[in-house]
Amino acid sequence: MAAEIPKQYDPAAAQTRWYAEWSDRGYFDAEPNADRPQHTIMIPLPNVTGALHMGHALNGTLQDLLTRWKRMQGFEALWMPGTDHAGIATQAVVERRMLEEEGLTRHDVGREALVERIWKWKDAYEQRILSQMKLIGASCDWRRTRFTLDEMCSRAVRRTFFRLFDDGLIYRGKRLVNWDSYLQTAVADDEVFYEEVQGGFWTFQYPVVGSDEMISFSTTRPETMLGDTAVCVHPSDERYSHLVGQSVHVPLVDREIPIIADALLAKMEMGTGAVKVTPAHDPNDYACGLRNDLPMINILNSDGTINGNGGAYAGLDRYEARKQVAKAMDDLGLSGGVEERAIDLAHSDRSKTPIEPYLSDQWFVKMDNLAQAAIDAVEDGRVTFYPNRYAKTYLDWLGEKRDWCVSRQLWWGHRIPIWYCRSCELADLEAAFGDREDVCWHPDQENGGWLVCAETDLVGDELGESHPLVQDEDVLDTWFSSALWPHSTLGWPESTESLDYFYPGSVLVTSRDIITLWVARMVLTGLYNMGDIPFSQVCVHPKILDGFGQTMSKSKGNGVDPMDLVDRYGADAVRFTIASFAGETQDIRLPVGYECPECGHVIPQELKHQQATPGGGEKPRIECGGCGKSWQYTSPWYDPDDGEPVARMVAERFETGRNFCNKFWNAARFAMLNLEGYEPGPLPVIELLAIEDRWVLSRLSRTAAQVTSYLDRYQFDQATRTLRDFVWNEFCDWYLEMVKPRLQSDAEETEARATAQRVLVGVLDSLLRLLAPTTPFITEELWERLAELAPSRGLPEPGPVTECVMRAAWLELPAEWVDDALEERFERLQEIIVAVRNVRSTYTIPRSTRLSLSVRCGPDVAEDFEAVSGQFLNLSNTELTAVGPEVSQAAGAASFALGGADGYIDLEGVVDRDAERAKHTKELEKLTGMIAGHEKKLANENFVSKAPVEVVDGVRATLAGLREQLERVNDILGQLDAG
RNA sequence: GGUCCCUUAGCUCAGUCCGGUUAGAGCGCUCGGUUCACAUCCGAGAGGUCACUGGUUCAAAUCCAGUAGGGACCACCA
Repeated sequence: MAAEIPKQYDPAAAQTRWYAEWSDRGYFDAEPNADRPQHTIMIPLPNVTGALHMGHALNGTLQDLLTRWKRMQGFEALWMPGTDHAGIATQAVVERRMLEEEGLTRHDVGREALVERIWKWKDAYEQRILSQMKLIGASCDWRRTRFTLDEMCSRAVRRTFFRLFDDGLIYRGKRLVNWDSYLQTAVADDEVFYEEVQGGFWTFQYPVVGSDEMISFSTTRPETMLGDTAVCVHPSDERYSHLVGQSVHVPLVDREIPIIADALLAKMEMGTGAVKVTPAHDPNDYACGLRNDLPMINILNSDGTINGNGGAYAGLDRYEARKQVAKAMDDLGLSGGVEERAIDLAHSDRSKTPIEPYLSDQWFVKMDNLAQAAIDAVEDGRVTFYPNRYAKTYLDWLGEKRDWCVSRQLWWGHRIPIWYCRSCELADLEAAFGDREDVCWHPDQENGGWLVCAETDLVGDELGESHPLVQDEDVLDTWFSSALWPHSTLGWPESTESLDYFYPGSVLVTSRDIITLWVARMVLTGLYNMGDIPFSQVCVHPKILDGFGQTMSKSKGNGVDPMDLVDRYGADAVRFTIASFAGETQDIRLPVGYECPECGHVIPQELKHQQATPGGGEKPRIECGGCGKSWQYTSPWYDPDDGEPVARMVAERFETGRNFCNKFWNAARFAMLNLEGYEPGPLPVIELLAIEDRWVLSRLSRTAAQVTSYLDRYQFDQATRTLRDFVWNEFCDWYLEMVKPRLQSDAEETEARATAQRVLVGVLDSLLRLLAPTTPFITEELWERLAELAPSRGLPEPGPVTECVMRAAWLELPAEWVDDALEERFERLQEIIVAVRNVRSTYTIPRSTRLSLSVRCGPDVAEDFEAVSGQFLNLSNTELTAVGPEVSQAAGAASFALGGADGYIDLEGVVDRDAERAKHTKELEKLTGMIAGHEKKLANENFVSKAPVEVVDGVRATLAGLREQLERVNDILGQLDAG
């Protein structure tokens, strides 16, 4: 029974219970259904590298909100879940742990064993990630959960690669890549970060052949001299023009190399104006090498040691070689010294070790036509971005049409389905594979023989023992498989019912940093494989920053665990707050603090708290500004010691959501405590309803329409704000207060009570529906309780309701319920009530003291006030004693002037005349100023002639109102002086 | 270097696209409240040269240009 409704909502219990309930009933599942339109969202697949963070919580909340909303609107709504194998990241994490815990490298354990270990890691983290999503209420169709390395996704990867290869869109090329010699893999440009390190800046000389002259140049990497193939100067540099075309001698490797002129590489004003050229180990030199047809000498092994081309230095680590090369040059008298410098050095984001530019064999996808198709899709509006400006990011990036390097020197990932056959002839291939559609081949331009691509693994001896087939060692870029996500998860390349029904999807919800890497590539592969876009809208949401405006990241130590927040504030509160963050422009600052375990004081986080690490010694502590004691605290860098009290992280912004949930819970509780005898039935015609009923229905109708329209445009912040304002400031603060007398009236007023109950139940039911997508647990809990008291309900007509609010229909109310004129009348009533409360507050008159109010106003307004005189008593314990044009101020009254009415409250003996006079004088000054402003405006001929008529009329009307108000204030002051 | 975003109350943010009331909210702050839904609450209040400088306009927080500060993405960094 309703009386048992607790005063506080218990999030944990509701979350556990309802999540299981929905799931058991199959409410999350989506199936092709010809009777309904589909709505499809593909999750931006989290990496299996670790647990979810705030960004995921935001991203997930928005997708869940949309999915639940669309379900209620009658769509067959699919939210497709899954995770990404995240090649480099995951392999790096597992390798690092293996090294730390067992001292083993991947070469010690071998490919198979390493991959097996990574699978175990994946299983553990995938579970963790999925269960975290469930804790925030994610209503994914879990039966369809996919992983980029699973059977279904792998098949799509194979087919795509095969098609691209067959179409001649995949080629093998030498490229200078960012080489991570620790992980021994190429690293994408976007996986590189720059960090200043101290290093040397050497100056050396090369002797010009057949002359006494020397050419000086500088370098930060002396060891690359071993691979120099030219010295370059600017063509118009007169210092060197006589030398161009001659050669210099590279001493340590005994090589003669030309002196060339290249305006793009050499800059006269930099250093000596001459620069060494190492095409195999520097991006600019590489470009220069191509332009000038220079040899490219690779001097490095993949582990960062010097290779055979380094002569005497072969086998040395590059840093050791650097020292020795510098010393050798010095010994030869060819060194001009070294200076210490801070050097901005490229580092691998994954291993945090320095990057070497390295010439290696890679696989590429030609982007030309593929990119153009993806550009067209956005330019012609088949795919639209919210907010629209992000289309530019997408178009600019695709416009470069840079070929996509898809190979990675890793073991964790989709192995490249290419087999090399060095020795066989075309006839051998035709004999073995001529009847197979899943095998194709192109000549290997570079090394001779053939490149064979196959959709299913070749065993190696299919061409006979004399022609072994050897598979490429590398795996594909992670983004290759995630690019296929929207169609691979639905079964492509099979033609499945799901694919047919759910593709193309509806909206992709993501943050801006992967618009290029992921969004663009999904569009591109969707068009290539499916001949259609993967989704028609892209919703780009903000990023969550810490309290100092920095992006959150593990390395900064400023992450916030969303699960801590769910524990503390409840999933609904977290969802509601997060949704209220998600606007179109700003990133979100999330200042956090640590709660003192003793006094409860919240200690604001400072930068030093993020960075403090134990470093093997004492664990860092935080000092409480309240009680002065210090504590260990929540930190990514250490686990607090057993038994130590911990200052736990709190984020006060989430109290907004928690307080809202509590408020709504209690509003519903109040409603349900007052439903005794509720009978469903149609409402009287709207004109016969009480003013507060008409008003609340007008406001509700407006609110519902606004929320729908905001969600349509992905303006989650506006939608939640609108809901909060209506629930708190209108439904609770005014409607519930006004309806109390009718609900609690005695027996002879059953009619009034019955109507009040019907409106109340209708509004509550409506709010449950409107809030269900955002705060699913609390609304479900209340929906169930309401069903016991009011099984038949709803607006505009009552009827039986669904078992769960999750399955209820989204709210749509008659537009004609919105009544501007009535809302305006109601506002006047509110103003008077506020003014009376103000007087009460000014004179600290207790609520229990009844006041007498007389109002001087026009006859039409008077009629309104008389009709609601009961509400003056109800809302402010004030009796409306006189109302109309003839009312005048009694002596010793507190008074106030509103637009259309003056109020007088008899306070003989209490009122402070000086205070009253001061208040009204201040008011008078303000009004005088405003009137002067408006008069000036109207006196300006330009304004009157050029501004639109309605604006001018508006100013005139306002001025008239202000003058009237001024007159009232003057009256009041006059009477104060007279009395 | 290119592109984009931000700068409004002590804090976190709306409002800017589409110029036109007295620029709003939440938190915090001050004052007052044990009203039978809610102290995670109720009532009242204080608090803002809308970053700066110019321009356009009858009119600028809003449009334009520039400056300063913060952030993101892309490119580059012998």
